[in-house]
Parts: sequence; structure tokens; C-alpha cells
Amino acid sequence: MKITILDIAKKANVSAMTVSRVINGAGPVKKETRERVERVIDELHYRPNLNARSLSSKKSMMIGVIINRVKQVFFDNYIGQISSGVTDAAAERNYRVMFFPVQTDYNHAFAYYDIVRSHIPDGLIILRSKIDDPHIQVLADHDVPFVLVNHKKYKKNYNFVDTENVKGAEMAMNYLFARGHRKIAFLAGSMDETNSRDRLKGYRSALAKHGIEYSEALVLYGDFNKEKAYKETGTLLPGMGRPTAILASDDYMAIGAVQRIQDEGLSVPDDIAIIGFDDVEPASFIKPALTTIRQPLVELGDAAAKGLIDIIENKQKTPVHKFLKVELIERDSA
Amino acid sequence: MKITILDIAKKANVSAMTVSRVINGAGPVKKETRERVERVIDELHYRPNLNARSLSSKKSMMIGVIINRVKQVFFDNYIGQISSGVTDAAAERNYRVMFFPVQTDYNHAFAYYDIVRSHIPDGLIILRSKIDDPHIQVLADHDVPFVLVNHKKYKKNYNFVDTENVKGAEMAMNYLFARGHRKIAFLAGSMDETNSRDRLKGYRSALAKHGIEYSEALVLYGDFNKEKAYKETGTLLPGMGRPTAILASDDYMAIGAVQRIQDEGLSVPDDIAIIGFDDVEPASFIKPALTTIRQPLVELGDAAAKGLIDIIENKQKTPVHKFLKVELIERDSA
DNA sequence: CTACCTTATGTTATCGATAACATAAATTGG
DNA sequence: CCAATTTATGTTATCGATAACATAAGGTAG
Repeated sequence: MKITILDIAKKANVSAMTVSRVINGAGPVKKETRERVERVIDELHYRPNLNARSLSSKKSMMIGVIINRVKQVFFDNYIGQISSGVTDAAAERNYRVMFFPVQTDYNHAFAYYDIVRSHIPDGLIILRSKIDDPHIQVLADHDVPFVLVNHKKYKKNYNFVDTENVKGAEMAMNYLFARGHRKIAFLAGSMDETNSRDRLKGYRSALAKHGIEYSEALVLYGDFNKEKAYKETGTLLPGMGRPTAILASDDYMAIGAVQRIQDEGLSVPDDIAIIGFDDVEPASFIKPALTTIRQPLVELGDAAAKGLIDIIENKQKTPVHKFLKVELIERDSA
Repeated sequence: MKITILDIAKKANVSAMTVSRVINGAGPVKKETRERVERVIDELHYRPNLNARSLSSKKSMMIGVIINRVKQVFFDNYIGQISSGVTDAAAERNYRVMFFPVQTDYNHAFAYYDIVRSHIPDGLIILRSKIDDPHIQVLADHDVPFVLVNHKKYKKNYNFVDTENVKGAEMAMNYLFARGHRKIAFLAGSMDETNSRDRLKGYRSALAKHGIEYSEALVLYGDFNKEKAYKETGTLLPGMGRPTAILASDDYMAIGAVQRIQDEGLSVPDDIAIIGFDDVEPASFIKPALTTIRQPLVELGDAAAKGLIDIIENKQKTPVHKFLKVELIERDSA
């Protein structure tokens, strides 16, 4: 019933090793032999048992994507786009991709490492990682191949691909300044993520360049969460102190802010202009369509996968520290 | 460096088999022995090599989710919610989940079967499957455990979990009728999917019940694609024949329709009311927020995973044919 | 034509676990 | 107290591939 490499070998009158060579295109095989073996493989429709292969070769040709899971629904469009890039790049190099939603638990810093030690994936791509996450340090300590996405961290054994977060925030600010805005609020994401911190940095440096004083009162902490952003935005609207524009640290928060503003009977962008960050799918759905700083998320996934595979295959000796460009997408919200 | 079951066995003064029994909680082990072994496992921080385990036990404890991939960005929120349900249900029963985006190619009907034969997953959950997809027939022919999601098909060896699609469409129609609508268009999804066909069925039966004649002119084919829905909706708006309401076969198409209507200077719901299907995340983001027939997507994933695991473990002798309830979510678009 | 180098193929051991069977130790019952 | 069970543990073979080494066949150079 079940067809193994030995069945092929017998039927093709060669040894299992020769069949293995044909399958992997490794080692010399005479043309006629190869063709004969290939014919038998087709005929019996043989597929290698990847567990056996991984066990023997000590490589699984699999990439793990770790998703730091917050609540029930874990695949938002941000993760979706990155995953898409990862999957395509991996496929190009004959790797498969597996997703590991992990409920982070700081008491068990070996959670990520254990995944690799299970020998399922050869390396990890880590999304939504937190600053100083001990899980990641464990990986670095044990020389596990891994790449952080959208997380800048210069440290021994750390690899990352990120975008120009500081510059992106500055671009957004300049755009708002050019349109006459002076009182601009910032809706920060999770301060546990470097990208969020960098965007705040960009916000501040842009203010400084325009000689505008930074005010804590104009900075809200929305934690990359739409509902929280909705609530926080509410605190900003009443009274004299209302800003004329808001820069949000991601699109989902921007969407929350838009909703709140509209629910309070105000208009976007007339009363308050809004710029988001990322350019996720819903950004173009909402009314008004969201002006945003586009991160090339698919490319980010692509770069992460390529970098990781290079590390796994020892083609990459220096650490991967890559930054992709961002771009302002002008729509209707600012 | 690398710790195997033998290292544990030696250090704990037992055989590898006893260690295996402790790890799997299978077979009798004396309390003291178990505790001693567990202590050593903790001490050396041992993790089993799952490739070896799968090879030996002929089970991977892994579920594959097949995503019929259309374009680059494959994780929309529909898939996201279902995946979430699958992952949680699997984890409860000690299974892991792996996602396989497959570029469907009808010349190679063995693509799904090959995944199982690679011995990576023990069974498959298939999303967005097409009617009469030969890939699926190959699975059925070879007794591969699989469950179709949101796809009704009574056939030997076919298992599925679906929702009350016909009823859902009828509910939406009744809601519209109750609000005085008589001229109602239907924005159909891909006619290659049973759920889409069933929704059309519900649309027609609701018309019939209200003594309204069915008209081809009021049925648009949007293929579960927002852009296509946007275009198609445009053909509906000019002239006298304009409907007062549209029932869309999924939310993404409904969103496309809303955009088109608004872009043409008309109002939702005042000029045209719209009801969607699914209740994906963006449905609540857009303005006006989308009234929709909610499919319990997370639960659908949950049921699929549980059904599949029961089949894998031979606990399920009859085929899985399950229908979950739908629910009308009243928002602002109708 | 022989020595040497490629090229082609085969043999054996091994990856790390579990299944299946075997045996030893502890318990029970009459 | 011993035979029959039950419980606890060990031994051996095996899962299906590849690595590493061995050897055979075919080419090439002097």
C-alpha cells in the first residue's frame, strides 16, 4: 500500500541511495538511470516521507512563523500580508511555512526554543515581538536561526528586517505641517515594540524641527488596539485643547480614532485630519479612506524569509539588519 | 549537545522505553520511576524529536489547513477567524496546525493528497473549496481524513461543516421585505462554491414566498471579490431599474458595493440598503457599518478541527455533516 | 597499457523515537 | 505458599530516509 524509496529502488533495479540521489538532484547519476528511476517514481506516484527525511538529514526545510497571540482572532491583515510574503519567498527556495500562534508566558522563556528543538522548523520568523522578550534571548543564546520582523534590535545573534519607522512618522508629520496643522496628536502603539517607539521618535523630531513644543497631553497610548484607540481618542476631543490632526501608529488605531471622531459628530478630515501607518486592507475600505504611511508588508515578509533561509543554510555570515522604505499613501482622511 | 531520549534513560537509570512511557503517559510506570524520569527531563530540558516520533508512530499530531490561494494576500479575516477556531480546538487535543496555501492547478489533482503523503499532517481542513474539485475527490478515493469548511457535499467519504446558508439569505430577505423593499438585487459569490449557490437559493425562495418574480437582471456575479463587486454594482445603478436594496453573498463584496454606491453620489441605506454575509472584521469598520448575516466563523473552525481529529483517531464512524446557525447582525447599512 | 582520476553506484550505519513482544517484580486469591 | 494475574520494565526490530564510506565502471594521460 504505502510506497517507500525501497519500492522504487527495487522496481528500478537500483539501490535506495541512487533513488535518493535522483530525488534530491544531488550526486552523480547516469542519465539513463535517472530517467528510469523518475519513470518508476511517476508510475507508482511516490512521495518521500518527510519525517524520515528530516530525521535523517537533520533539516526539515520548514520555516516557523511565530505569532504573538493576543486574543482569539489572530490573523489580521498586517500579519496576513507579511505571511504572504514569507510563504512565497520560502516556496521559491523549497521551504514550507508553518505558523505557531504562541500565548506569550514570561515564566516559560523556552517556548520559542522548544519549537525549534522539536525539530519541526529549521528556524523562526517572529512577528509582533516585544522589546527584551526573554524568549528571543533564549533563541540568541542557543544560536537558533531567527529573524525579527518590524523590530529593530542590534544585539549579538539578533537578526531583523524593519522599515524606516522614524522617517515614516516624520513624513506624515511634514505632510500635516504642509497643510497648516500645528496642533497634532500622536496615537502611540504598544510601547513594548521598537517600531512603535521609533514612530514616536519621528513624531517628536518632526515637532522639534518645526519648533513646536512636545506636549505629553497630545500623546495617547492605544497599544495597537482599535478599541483602545477609540476610547483614548474620546479624551482628546472635548474642550479647547483639541488637535487638528492625529498621527496614529497603525491603521487599526487610526480606524478606531476615525470612528470615535465621527461618533462625536465631528468630521474627518475637516475637523480632525488623520494619518495611519501600515496600509492594511481595511484602510482603503473605510470612509474617508485612510491616508497612511505604507509599510511594504509583503516585502517585509519576503526579506525575512530570504534572510532566515540564508542563515539556516549558512550563506549569511553577517547578521541580517535590513530596512525597507516606507511611502505616504494619500487618500481622504488627511 | 543535543539531548535524546537515551540521555534521559541513562541518567535516570531506566530504558528508553520507560522514558517514552513517561512522556506519553501511556503504559504503567511506577510513581517513583516516573518522578525520577520527569526530574531528569526537566533538568536536561529534554524535548522529543517530533520527526522521529512521527516516523515511528506513524502519526504527526498535526492538522493541515489548505487555503485555496487566489492572489498574494491570502489571509483575509474570513480565513483568519476560521483558522483561529481550528487552532484552539486542535491545541485542546494536542494537535498542531499547519497552513498550506495551495495554488490550485487542475492538471495536478494530487496536490492535496501529496501533502498528506508527505506525512506532515494527519488530516486536512479545506477552506474555500470549489464544487467538484478533483483534488478533493482524490482525497476521498484514498481515505484521507479531511473536512470541508463552509461547503456542503453529501458524498461517500466527504465530511463537512457548514452553516445555514439558505436560511441566512432568507433571513436577510425577510428583513428587507419587512422594511418595504420589493426590488432587491443579489450579488452572488463564486458559483463554484456551494455556500454561494445556497445563498442564491435562499434569495430565490424568499422572492417566491413573497410572490415576487425572479429576474436575472437583478443578479450580479461578484465572485467573492470586492473589486469585481464594485464594478458589477456600477451596472445596476443607472436608469429606472435600480433596486432599493442589495443582498451580497459576502461582506467583502458588500463593502465593494457600498463604495460604488457612495462613489456614485448615492446614499446607503437611504437610496440603496445593503446586507452582507459573514460578519468579518471590516464589516463593523466601514461607514455605514454593515448589516450582515453573521456566520459563526470561529465556531466553524472549531467544529471542523474537532470533527477531523475524531476522524483521524477513529472516534467518528459516521461522516461529519454539521450545520451551524447564522444570525442577523443589525447595523446601519440596511 | 597501466596508473590515476572521475563518474556512477552500492553498503552499512544512523537519525530518535515507538511498537511489539518478552520478562521480571509485585500483588492477589484460594 | 504457590499459581495466576497484574504491574512494571526491558529488548529488539522498525519506521523511511540520508550520510559516510566503499567500490565498480568508465575516461584520460603519459
